[in-house]
Amino acid sequence: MPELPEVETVRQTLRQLVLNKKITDVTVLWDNIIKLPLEPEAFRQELIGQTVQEINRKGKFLILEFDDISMVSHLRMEGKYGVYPAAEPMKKHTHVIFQLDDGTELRYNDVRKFGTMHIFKKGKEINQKPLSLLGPDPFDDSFTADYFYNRLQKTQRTIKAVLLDQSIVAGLGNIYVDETLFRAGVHPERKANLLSRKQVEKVRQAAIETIEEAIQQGGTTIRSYVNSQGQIGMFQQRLFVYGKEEEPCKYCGTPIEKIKVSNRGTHYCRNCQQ
DNA sequence: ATGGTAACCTGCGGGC
DNA sequence: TGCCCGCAGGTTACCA
Repeated sequence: MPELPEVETVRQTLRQLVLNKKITDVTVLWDNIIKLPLEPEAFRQELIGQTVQEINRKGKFLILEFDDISMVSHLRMEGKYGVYPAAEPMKKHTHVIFQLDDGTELRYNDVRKFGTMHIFKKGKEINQKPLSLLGPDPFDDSFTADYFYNRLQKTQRTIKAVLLDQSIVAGLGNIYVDETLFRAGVHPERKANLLSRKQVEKVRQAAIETIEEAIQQGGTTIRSYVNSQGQIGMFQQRLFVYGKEEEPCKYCGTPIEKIKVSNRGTHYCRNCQQ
């Protein structure tokens, strides 16, 4: 489900709900979500007694910072966090429960069970997988025109494949890649190394602008995304191509087309994007 | 180096 | 109504 803007919105809402609360117990109902430590019981023991100090984000990962440890959490397609009174009945797809010291519970819900959680000693998470594999976020100072152009020069993959590659720029997924390329006027199947310096800069600016605008709108809700307070996003009102196949392009009226690129459903305007 | 495919899972909508 | 297929906001492993 979530790409950078949705994860950022979750971060902001979740922060209000759990900051300074202490974990008194943890229940893991689906073991495969826990990646580190390998044993769910060890994961539980690491967390008991820890207080939430801060919640950060890098790319599509949430980073829950405790006293001595950090928990790195990826929501993949359908993961959601919510805070509920302990007495509230469990939903169907709740897989990890963090009991808090004020009588509430932080619950992780994930229909497809794709999400992941890793625990590291505090401060070590940034140098280890999975965070160590990430490139800069789009609005980071290090995502410069030179950096991006040089990375694109090194590959013959399509620009869509490159924008989906989290090691080059972190946080864009299928929706924001399609929207970015529309705004930049670049065809998703163009080879990255054949784009002009000017086009690369247009793509970079479009990525930054799209992601920042989407954060401001609280993310995009297509099917199921809600933040940690159960609210939907508003950016779907500003989509130009994603999910718009056969609808007229908002700029030129040409029907939006849907093709496969990099094995992902890809939406674009054949007139506006060359 | 890159592309295709399957895998990890569940649910939904369309076609028959 | 029921069944089968393809599809879904992600990522990784493996095989051409």
